[in-house]
Amino acid sequence: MPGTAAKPLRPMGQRGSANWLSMLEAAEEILREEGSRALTTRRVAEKLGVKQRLVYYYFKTMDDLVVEAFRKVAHREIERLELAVRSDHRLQELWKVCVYTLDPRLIAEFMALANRIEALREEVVDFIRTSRKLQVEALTSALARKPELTRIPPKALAILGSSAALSILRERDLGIDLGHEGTLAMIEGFLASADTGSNSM
Amino acid sequence: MPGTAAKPLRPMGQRGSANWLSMLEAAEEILREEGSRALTTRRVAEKLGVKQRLVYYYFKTMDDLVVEAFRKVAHREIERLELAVRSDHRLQELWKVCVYTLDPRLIAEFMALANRIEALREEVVDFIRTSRKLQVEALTSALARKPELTRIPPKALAILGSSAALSILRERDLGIDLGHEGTLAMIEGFLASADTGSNSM
DNA sequence: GTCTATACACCGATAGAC
DNA sequence: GTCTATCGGTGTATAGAC
Repeated sequence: MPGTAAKPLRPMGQRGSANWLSMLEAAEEILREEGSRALTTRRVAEKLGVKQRLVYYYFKTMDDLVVEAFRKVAHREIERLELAVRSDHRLQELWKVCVYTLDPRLIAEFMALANRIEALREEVVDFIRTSRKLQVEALTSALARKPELTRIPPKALAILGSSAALSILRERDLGIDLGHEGTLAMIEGFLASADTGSNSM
Repeated sequence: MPGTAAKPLRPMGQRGSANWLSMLEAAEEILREEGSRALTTRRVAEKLGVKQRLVYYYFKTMDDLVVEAFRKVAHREIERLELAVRSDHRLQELWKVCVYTLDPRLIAEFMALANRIEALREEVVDFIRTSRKLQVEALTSALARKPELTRIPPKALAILGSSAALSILRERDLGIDLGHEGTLAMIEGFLASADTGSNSM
């Protein structure tokens, strides 16, 4: 039957099934807590109490698993950002997401892996584009209401803010505190005054 | 003879010897170009045209090699920063080092490894402290001459600047450009006016 | 859908000859 | 100082039974 879709030589587990999902979760946890060197099919299986072979039933390769794990993390993050944007005090809520919920270790692992896994690189690019867009939009509308706050353009503010958040998170994780408090106070003060006079008021 | 220093059970190659150094260089190159998964004693040896066993003659463990490789990179970087500080246009030269000579891939690899190798974490902390100190000093003296430029404290400026540089480098490497030009122009304009009126003038 | 079993490459690290 | 040789362990990925 030429019209019939060709069956894959090897049947695979369903995307989105319970096992598929818990493998993503296990991968994320291993990456976060033990690093990319420990992220192996054997370790994932062990964590779930199944045999290694099963991982290959749900994912064609190890890289596929990594990419899907990132997609899940990124999706969760974008949802958080969108929730923040819909709130009153959009800028302050966006900031909270960047500086209080992200995990710098997990980010570092994915960043390093993105250098070697092309499909992951593409996902990371998508994620940065989407989150940046949300931030720029929120900043643009806030500054439209209060243009006297700064002459720095929203795009630049978004880069400055998100990169500072990442660095502070990272340094905090390393055990350093070199002017974090003052910087956080300054940024949060700016965002508070930018949020004042928003839709809700 | 109780006064004699105990010989190590296994003699080791001299720190700083030619072979020792070229192993560090090979490690850096592998890390930069192939990632931490490819950084193995075998790969280092292959790159140098020697046998794997020799790597263990110069380094007790693989982690030691990684830490020493970072120390070398960090030392080179600090030298660049110190050179920049001694120049006219200190701030602009410091900025150039951060945004035009660093390799975001290499940084990403070391950052991820620092999560798992305690000795590396300590070296990274030292590096951040030292480089931040140089930046803060340069910013402080520039703003002492031109306090009207900004009310943002030097410590915060240093965090904003170095983290923005890292993010822009990273995104550029990923193939993104979302407002980089404008941000770079703004920062470089600020640094140029801060440098004007320095010792040299 | 989950398993046993396995192929084959590579890893870090060591023993000991020359 | 550099080598050959090797140990025990782990990696990805596959074959095929149930």
